[in-house]
Amino acid sequence: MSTMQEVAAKAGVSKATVSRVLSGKGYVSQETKDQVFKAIEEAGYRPNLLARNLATSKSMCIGLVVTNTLYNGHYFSELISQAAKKLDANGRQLILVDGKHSAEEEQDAIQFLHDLRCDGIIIYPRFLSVDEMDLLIDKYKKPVMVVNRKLRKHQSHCIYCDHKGSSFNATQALIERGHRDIAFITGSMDSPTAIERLSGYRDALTASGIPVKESLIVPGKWSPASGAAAVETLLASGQPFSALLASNDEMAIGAMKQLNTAGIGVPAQVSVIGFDNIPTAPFLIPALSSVKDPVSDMISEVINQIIAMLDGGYLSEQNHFSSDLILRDSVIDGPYKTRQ
Amino acid sequence: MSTMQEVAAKAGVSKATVSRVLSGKGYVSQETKDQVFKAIEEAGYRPNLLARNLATSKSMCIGLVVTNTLYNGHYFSELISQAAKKLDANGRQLILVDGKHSAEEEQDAIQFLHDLRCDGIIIYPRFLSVDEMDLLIDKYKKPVMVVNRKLRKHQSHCIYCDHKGSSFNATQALIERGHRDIAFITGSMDSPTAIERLSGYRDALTASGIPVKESLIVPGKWSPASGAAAVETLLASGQPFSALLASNDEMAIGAMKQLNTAGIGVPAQVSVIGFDNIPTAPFLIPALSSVKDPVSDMISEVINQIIAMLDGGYLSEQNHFSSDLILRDSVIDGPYKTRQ
DNA sequence: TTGTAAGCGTTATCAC
DNA sequence: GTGATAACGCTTACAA
Repeated sequence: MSTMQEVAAKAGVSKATVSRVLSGKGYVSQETKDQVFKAIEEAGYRPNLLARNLATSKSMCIGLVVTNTLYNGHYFSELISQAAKKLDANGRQLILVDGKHSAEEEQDAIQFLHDLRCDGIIIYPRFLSVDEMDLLIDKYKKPVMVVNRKLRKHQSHCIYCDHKGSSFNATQALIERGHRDIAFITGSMDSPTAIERLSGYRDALTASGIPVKESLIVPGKWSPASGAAAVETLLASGQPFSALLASNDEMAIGAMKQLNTAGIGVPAQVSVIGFDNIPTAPFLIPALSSVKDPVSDMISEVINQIIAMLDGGYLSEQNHFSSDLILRDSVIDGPYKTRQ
Repeated sequence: MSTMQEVAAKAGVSKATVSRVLSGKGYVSQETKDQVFKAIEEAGYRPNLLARNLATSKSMCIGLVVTNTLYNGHYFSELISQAAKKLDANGRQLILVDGKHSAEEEQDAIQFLHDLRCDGIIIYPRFLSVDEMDLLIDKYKKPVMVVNRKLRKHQSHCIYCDHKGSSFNATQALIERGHRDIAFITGSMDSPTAIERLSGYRDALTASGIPVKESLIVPGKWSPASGAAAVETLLASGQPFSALLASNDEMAIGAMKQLNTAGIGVPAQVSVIGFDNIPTAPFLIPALSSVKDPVSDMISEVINQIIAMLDGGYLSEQNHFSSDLILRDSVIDGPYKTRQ
């Protein structure tokens, strides 16, 4: 690999001049500029970014920590590709680091990005608690932003979605359509998102004066198979229900399959709503209603914030987003005769 | 940020000694080791990886270039997360760079990784031709591996899947079950994968002495919506068919929806097979058969190869994988009465 | 307008 | 065992 020194020699100038030509900073005569460009061309020169970053203590890279266990493929790919696209539009690169399977490993990933002198760090946490993250933000000088959690202390360092409110709305939509016996499939309960969605469901029922029946709440683990299993549990319990809210679309799909297997028509006998609005959902028969998680908007805003912190631009006040409830024909109007 | 120099001062030793302690190379007395570790602890010292990488001209990072337009969320996430996991297991980090929307931008992405002095580069190409990539491999000294293409010159620098053979097998499976009128939905025809899948279909028909009817081949663009549109085209043409091979699962799902909308039962009247085996597929009603793309195995093997080139380990001879045909109850046995 | 030289924070080769 | 010191390739005052 040819170095700046070699280019300088070829062009008959000093390193400093070559550096000036490349950075566009400082005065260089057109004549020498031409010579330098010619020399660069001839030498096939490429700047060594490690050296540049070391000298400037900047990297033009933003790190993203996310666990590879994020189940939903569509959600994950939207997160990553949106981040890459948006950063790229700002002349920066994305460095993706696996948060693996524990809070400690998530910490390590962040540490690594810091050691690499990334200009900023984005965390899509799976295991770290909000308090741990508040501490981390104190610890690091560089901008750190957290997606999908509401921090206690550093409110401007996080962007989150009101999962509880979204779930509340979805449940309420079912109630308004005449449903009273609404079953609920949870996500993995070690996930705050899962907890919030469940809690929105409970609150909506309570708000409408409908008692919460614990036997209508069954645990799932985000996967289609766990959604199917949940329906089996539900049917075995004998509790009647006319609607079903699943904590994500994948489980909703599994649940629908199981309902059909049991000879129960969707939506004729049970209305179903999921979360995340995966793109295959509208093509299922019958179409699945869904609550669309604003992951794209959130990651986009997080990057806006980081760039603002870095380049000193405008810092937005908005740090939370809400989800759109997309009702398709899997939800039909009441009055409802609850299926036995 | 504290530096190695500061740690050295605190411990009353020289930089060199601290470096030795950290790298574990060279002799250091237990006593000084302890002092150094204590100083590191006190200072909260963390090595600057930029400086280290510059000095060693190694980075322990592997770059991956992939376009954000890769439609299928599940496929994309499997690719990325498998790469991150596998590299991590080898003590290396993944750097993801967006290949964006053209061959030129894919080249830029590769150049960037090279400028960052990544130890190796993985390309999941979307726009670059095999010849361009053969040139790139000559150009760069560091290991470069290509996934999902068969290179002409550097055969050991690529890992690919026999899409044509997989498609041939899927088509043959339908023929063996008594189908003769098999429709085909293509992918975007600017993708080699799409071309190979179509060509496997054609060959299988020909091999069985069944004439290829061009009106049974309709274009799709990988998305569920395009699959649905393709079925409309197919039905409008009036050509009868008893089976349908879609170039991916997403289109197959869209196609099934459209068939059902038209009152055509799957599999009662039409057997359907897709590609990629997305996880929600087995939960669709009726279950979708699929050809599973070995993306995990391919990326895994690519990383093995890169590590072998780097650390001088064993280089495997296997550079192609085949796909498993997963037949579910969306394909039923003949003899078939072709639907009119 | 250009050159000199001192960093940036490591590693690695020598001596001692 | 340990300490100087020269790289690594670039940026950036400060001179000229």
